[in-house]
Amino acid sequence: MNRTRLTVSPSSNFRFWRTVYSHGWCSLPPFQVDKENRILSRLLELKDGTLVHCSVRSSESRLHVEATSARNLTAARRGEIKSQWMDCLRMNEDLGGFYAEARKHRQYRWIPPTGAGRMLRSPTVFEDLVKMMCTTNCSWSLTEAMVKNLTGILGRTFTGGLSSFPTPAAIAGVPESFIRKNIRAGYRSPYLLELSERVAGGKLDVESWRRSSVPTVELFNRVRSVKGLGEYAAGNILKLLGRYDYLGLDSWVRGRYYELHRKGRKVSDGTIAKHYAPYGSWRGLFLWLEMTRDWHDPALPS
DNA sequence: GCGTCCAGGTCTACC
DNA sequence: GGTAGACCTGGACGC
Repeated sequence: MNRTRLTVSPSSNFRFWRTVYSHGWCSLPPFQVDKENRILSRLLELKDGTLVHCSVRSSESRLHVEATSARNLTAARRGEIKSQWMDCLRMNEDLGGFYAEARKHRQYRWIPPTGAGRMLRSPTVFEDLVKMMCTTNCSWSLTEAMVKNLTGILGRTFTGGLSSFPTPAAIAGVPESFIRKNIRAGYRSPYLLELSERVAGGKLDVESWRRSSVPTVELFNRVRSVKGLGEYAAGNILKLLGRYDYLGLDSWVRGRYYELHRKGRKVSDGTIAKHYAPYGSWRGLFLWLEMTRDWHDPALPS
């Protein structure tokens, strides 16, 4: 095994642990989280197929990546490892405009000092799409089971029983019945298969969506064109693409909103939409941070 | 252990 | 454009 240690210097308002715990992604394989020692780890697959296990932690305003691979970690590979982590942790995303907007509203002035706002994402858009599909219409424990099965059964294996997230070709290479029976994806199986086949066959370039400059509504429609990704899923995928115009409401978020704003009384989605409309293109992020405010205790170091 | 009910988004057919 | 029903799984519950 070849080991190396890489150091990344993020921007001043970057908060490692708040990004790791921004939503549930850190607990879905191949991500693994060590809460006690504040370490995020996962298996990365580089463009040339090299598998690299990484453990990331933060100290003295820097990120330290411990990388292990069966192949030699050349300068090019080390560069790609850094680049993938910067992308996952949204380190190049400028939230200055968001924090400026937050300071204008008394109820959101708590946000800028916490450094909250960056949402952890996967190395690839494809992985985010598959995982988001696995969050629809089921409990979180079932989402975890489906993603664990996908990774463990269709991913590439590494030492220590670790597996990578499966490629589009790996999922496209098995029949729908296999996904139903072994991944336990149920009626989502044909949707997972169709997405994987389109991406693997080059008919759908989802990776370009992170760099796309098309209007958000058009990007939303492109995500919605994937069968199995409806209003909720597409809205939340957009957040992982750096667009925050959609709310991405699910039953948990609705419940939190009812508690926080209506003393538990139900209201329509339209009412929720009206509430956040004044916050313009940042409304989806304001909504999410407001619903998860108790996840971000300002007293904690980040 | 078994059967029943329910929660959880999306799609499709129908009005 | 709005709505009802089907899709599938796991968990809770009663027996």
